[in-house]
Amino acid sequence: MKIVIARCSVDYAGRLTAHLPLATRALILKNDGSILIHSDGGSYKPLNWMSPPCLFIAQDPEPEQRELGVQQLWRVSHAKTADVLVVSIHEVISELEHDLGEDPGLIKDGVEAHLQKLLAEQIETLGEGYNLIRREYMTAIGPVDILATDESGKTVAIELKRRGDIDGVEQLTRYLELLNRDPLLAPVSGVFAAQEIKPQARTLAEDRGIRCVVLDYDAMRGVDDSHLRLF
Amino acid sequence: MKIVIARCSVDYAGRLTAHLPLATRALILKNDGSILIHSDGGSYKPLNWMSPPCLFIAQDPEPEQRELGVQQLWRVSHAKTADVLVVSIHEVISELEHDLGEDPGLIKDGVEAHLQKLLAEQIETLGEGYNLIRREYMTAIGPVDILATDESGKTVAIELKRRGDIDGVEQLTRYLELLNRDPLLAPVSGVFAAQEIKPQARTLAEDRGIRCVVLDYDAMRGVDDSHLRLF
DNA sequence: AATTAGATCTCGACT
DNA sequence: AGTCGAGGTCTAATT
Repeated sequence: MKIVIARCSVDYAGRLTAHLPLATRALILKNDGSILIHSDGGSYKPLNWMSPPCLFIAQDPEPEQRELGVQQLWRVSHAKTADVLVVSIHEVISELEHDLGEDPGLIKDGVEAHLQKLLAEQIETLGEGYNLIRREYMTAIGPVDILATDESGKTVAIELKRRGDIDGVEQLTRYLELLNRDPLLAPVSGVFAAQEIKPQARTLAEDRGIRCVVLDYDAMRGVDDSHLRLF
Repeated sequence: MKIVIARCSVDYAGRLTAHLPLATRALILKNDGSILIHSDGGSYKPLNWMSPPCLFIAQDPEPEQRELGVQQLWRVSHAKTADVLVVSIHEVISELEHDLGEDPGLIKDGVEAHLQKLLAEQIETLGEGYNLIRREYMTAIGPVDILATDESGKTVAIELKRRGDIDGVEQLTRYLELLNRDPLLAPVSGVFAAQEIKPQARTLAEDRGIRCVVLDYDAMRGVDDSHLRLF
């Protein structure tokens, strides 16, 4: 990896065209030829970048560019698409290079899969008399997150999201349509469960007779104490 | 901005918990207190990060951590949520610091808005006799991208996407349902236009009587010559 | 401030 | 290799 602090301007052409006017920025060159251009703010997304696989070439600036103050010209082109990024360097302020080697990678723990596991274990959260049939109940159009029975023994399809958006309601609606064609399961009702349900999604769901349930992840995790691991 | 190449391990706790084992990485500290942890590969997304607004504190390692080789301990905590990131530095290999100042920012040109503008101008791309009513035709559930009339004068609602997915078809379906309740417009037919239409989306659309049109952005841009600006 | 839809999305899982 | 769904999504525009 090579990091260069430089006064530069940048041009990108590909899915869109974009331009960065002359300013001081951090240029991060990874050893796969990819490049990130960061400013001293914003979030983790660079101002501009080129993803691998790509080819890095340092070109000689044309005389007219040299007159405009361009000292170095970097051309980074994508290996498969026609995307190209050109960095016009007017002044290198500082640089640093070091070979980092392979990274062992991130170890993640706990997201929607965890929520699904918790809800399956604590299915009575949805109401007394609820019983789990199974998680990831497979259908022709994909797996239903959780299939259960309610207090009267009727089948319930549960769609689980961290954030309940209109998409999730549409998805559950398609599952319900399909499941209700199965005489062994029908009638199947729907529960849309999420940590947060958007008003539009709630309106659409309730309009279609789908029950909305807001889940408290922390409380559910509190019931399950297997997460008690130190920091 | 300060950039440090260091052998370190990282722990994050927030929406999820994650751990990075000891390895050499690039640590990028922005002057708003935020931090990015990059390896020498992957795309622009860091292995781990903390977004602003956040607070950076360099702590003294506990004696037991010191025995394990921790020389510096950085604690970056989010100002609003309980998210926290801890970087345990075992060895600083190299560092670099420079104040970049404000960035003038990226100038973008041409995405879906551009595509919409082009299609509105070249509405006959959809067929002879097509006429534009208006772009962003407002309804109770949101704006229809383009409303037009076909060769027989019948109203057509056009949903535009860069990539035509099932969501877009659902969205157009909702618009069509609504528009067809308006006796002044009905009957309204639908056109799903995108640079690329996913097979599932096409199947669903055609099943609902919605016409699918694949747009050639480059060709449309070719007809419009206002883009002729040099690189 | 809150919400919504798009992104040069990225990333992983599965077919 | 393509497709699909989720993201600690991020980001900009609009309410």
